[in-house]
Amino acid sequence: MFILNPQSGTPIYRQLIEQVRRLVASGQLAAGAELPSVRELALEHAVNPMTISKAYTMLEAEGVLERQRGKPMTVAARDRAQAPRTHRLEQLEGQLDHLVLAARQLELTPEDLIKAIRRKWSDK
Amino acid sequence: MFILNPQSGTPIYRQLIEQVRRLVASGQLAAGAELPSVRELALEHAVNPMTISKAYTMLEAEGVLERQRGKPMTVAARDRAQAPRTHRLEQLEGQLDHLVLAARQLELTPEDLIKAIRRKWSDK
Amino acid sequence: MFILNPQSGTPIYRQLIEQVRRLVASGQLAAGAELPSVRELALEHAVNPMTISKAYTMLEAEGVLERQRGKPMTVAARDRAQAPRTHRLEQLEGQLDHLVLAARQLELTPEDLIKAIRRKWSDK
Amino acid sequence: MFILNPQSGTPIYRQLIEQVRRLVASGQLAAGAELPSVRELALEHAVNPMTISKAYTMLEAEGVLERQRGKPMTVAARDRAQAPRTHRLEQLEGQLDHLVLAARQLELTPEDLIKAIRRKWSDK
DNA sequence: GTGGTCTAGACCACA
DNA sequence: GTGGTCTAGACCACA
Repeated sequence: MFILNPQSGTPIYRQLIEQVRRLVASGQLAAGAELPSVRELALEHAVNPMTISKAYTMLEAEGVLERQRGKPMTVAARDRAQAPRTHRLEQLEGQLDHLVLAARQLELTPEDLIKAIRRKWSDK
Repeated sequence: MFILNPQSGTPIYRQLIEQVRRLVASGQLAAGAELPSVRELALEHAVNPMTISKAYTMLEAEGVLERQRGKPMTVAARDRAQAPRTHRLEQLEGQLDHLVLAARQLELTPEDLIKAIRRKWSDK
Repeated sequence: MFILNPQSGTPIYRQLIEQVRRLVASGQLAAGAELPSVRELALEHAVNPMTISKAYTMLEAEGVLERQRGKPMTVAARDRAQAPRTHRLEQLEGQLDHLVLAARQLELTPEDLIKAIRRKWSDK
Repeated sequence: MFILNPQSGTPIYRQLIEQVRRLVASGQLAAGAELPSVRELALEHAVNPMTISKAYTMLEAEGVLERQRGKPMTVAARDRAQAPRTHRLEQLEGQLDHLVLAARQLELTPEDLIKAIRRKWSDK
């Protein structure tokens, strides 16, 4: 369900947060949907439970998830439907800015980027 | 010459390393070219000299820069010309992987990304 | 575990780097072995933590050590076993070249060196 | 006459000092012998004259060389003959200590070192 | 508990 | 003028 990579530069809890946010924004995790338990996820990805727990807690504080005693965490009701396309794109702003800066400094063209993106998209 | 943002999540010295690497790979910093002195850069960006120094030291260890005592650091000879396009693109692999994963999870299309990239490219 | 001498011409962090490299090459520090924490080493040798940290960081960049956040640094997996004798000897090339040059200029004989080495070896 | 390597870790002026000291100790540079001029050496090794000059000045302070106005520097009279073997060996103490420590940490044997030395000796 | 980043500032080595 | 090393100390991020 989630792709967590402890080697990657970005902290594990942050990877998890981002992914939940995105799946919720896209509606793949609909309002009310249940998330895997802390323990489950921790085991599956061989990660410290505290790391998962931290991500869940922050997502709760953010209003993305809801916690009900004794039950699994669920996607909060307020995020009921798929967010509009432009709003979803905004989540990539930072990444895109960084990418374009890097590509320019490498003297690549927009077409280089576009080809690379198409390739990667069809690959997976 | 360099764009350093202390606010951005990534450490300053790492931003500098990345940018030097890219300018060298693209040939904008040619072999033998002198880099600004540690103090100069530190002043210009209101950053501690050690932060700049750390970046330079790591770039030397990596073989991108060369140190001659008492003189400014220079671009190492082995990186003489512009690296081939594919090699330059490789430096963006990680970023591109991450971007595509994020876009998929947001249920965006490749076209959404491409439009965004073209827009950002012409903006700056 | 390590012998650090602040008086010796060579910088402390460099002494540490060399020793770790050698203990790893010889297998005395096996793959996965944990290194003492930065603070521990710093205290033990009455040195600033940043000095130790610098060495660890460079050893990580070099691929000798691995960092897992929140945990002690470990010997990287790729250096799993004792390096072959010839490869270990290569680490002394520079020193040996220098020694032989010096001895020749002093008009000493190889036998002078050999006697001195045997003596020092049994001494310690 | 001298072997100066700007890439080597050790500073150039120090390399020069060591070599002069050794050639004097061995008698290859006898009392009264003239040294090449600063300018000459600097040109020959493509080195800053100040670097050579610094070495000469320190050797003078040390009493190894003598400076006479308008004439080339000469080997001081007090070092008239070849120093006794043990005294010459002492100049290698530091190097030998370091070598033996390194070899031990690499789990090499004295025989490994000795073979390597014999090989290097006959090579050049 | 682990290590990382950064600052301010001293002092050194080299050319 | 160049860069290198080290300290003392603050604050952060992660597990």
